[in-house]
Amino acid sequence: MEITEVLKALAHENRIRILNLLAGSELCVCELENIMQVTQSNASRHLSKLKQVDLIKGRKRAQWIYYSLNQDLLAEHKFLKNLIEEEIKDWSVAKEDKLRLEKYNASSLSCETLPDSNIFED
Amino acid sequence: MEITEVLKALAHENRIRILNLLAGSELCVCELENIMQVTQSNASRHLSKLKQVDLIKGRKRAQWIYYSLNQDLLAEHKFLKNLIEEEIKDWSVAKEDKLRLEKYNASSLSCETLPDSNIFED
DNA sequence: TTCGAATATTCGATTTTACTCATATTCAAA
DNA sequence: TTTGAATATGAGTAAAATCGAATATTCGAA
Repeated sequence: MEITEVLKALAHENRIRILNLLAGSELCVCELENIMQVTQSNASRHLSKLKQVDLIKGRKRAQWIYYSLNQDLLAEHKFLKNLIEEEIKDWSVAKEDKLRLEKYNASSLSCETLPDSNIFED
Repeated sequence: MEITEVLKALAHENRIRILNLLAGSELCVCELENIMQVTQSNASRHLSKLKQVDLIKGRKRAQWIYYSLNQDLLAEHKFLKNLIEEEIKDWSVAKEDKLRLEKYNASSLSCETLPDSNIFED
């Protein structure tokens, strides 16, 4: 792990938002896209940056790719674990994302049934 | 503290090098400039970014400004403390800087007597 | 096999960040 | 109160990061 490369990967709001969301459970691109309310290309791009430095990993399942935190890296580098599990969650943007994630989880939707349109009113 | 602003401030090699050097002791700009072997303007600019987000503070003393880590911020945010005190030090660039800092400390030079030229042979 | 859905990637445009050089500021000492 | 040293900052340019739209790829299901 090249420390400055990892720190650069952390230096973007959307990537921090992704790490925050993945801290709870694995999610596929279309779910992140909907919850974060960004374009598909935007979500995919930022995921790719996080994957480049091994912060996350992807598991292919049918046509979906489920992303999750790379717990091995977090275990090796406590500052990452602490940042993701303790620091980010107090951030207002992260809280809003978590709220939308909860709404999504409470709904009957899954990544198989997500519509193209925004599933949130706001 | 806006988390993404701090993370952006951390996303540059020279700024991480500065934090590493300041982890041991306070240093003035001309000392950092010499040890890191960068231009005066470069050192000053990166210091300014770190100061903007409160990672460091400056203490004016005659015509020198001594910079040091803002320990209050590190105490509030453990990931910062851990990053600076535990993670960075294993990084090769940081080790080389620390070696030059030791050489400088072992020398009879101080920021009052530093020459303009590079004080290191390499 | 073809079709459609999910994801990744290319492209060109735009924005942000970093760098150097030169100049401004600040302060102590002469 | 002028001079010189330390530091900060402005202007212009170069480099890097980001973006959306369009296209490519991949894979399951029809």
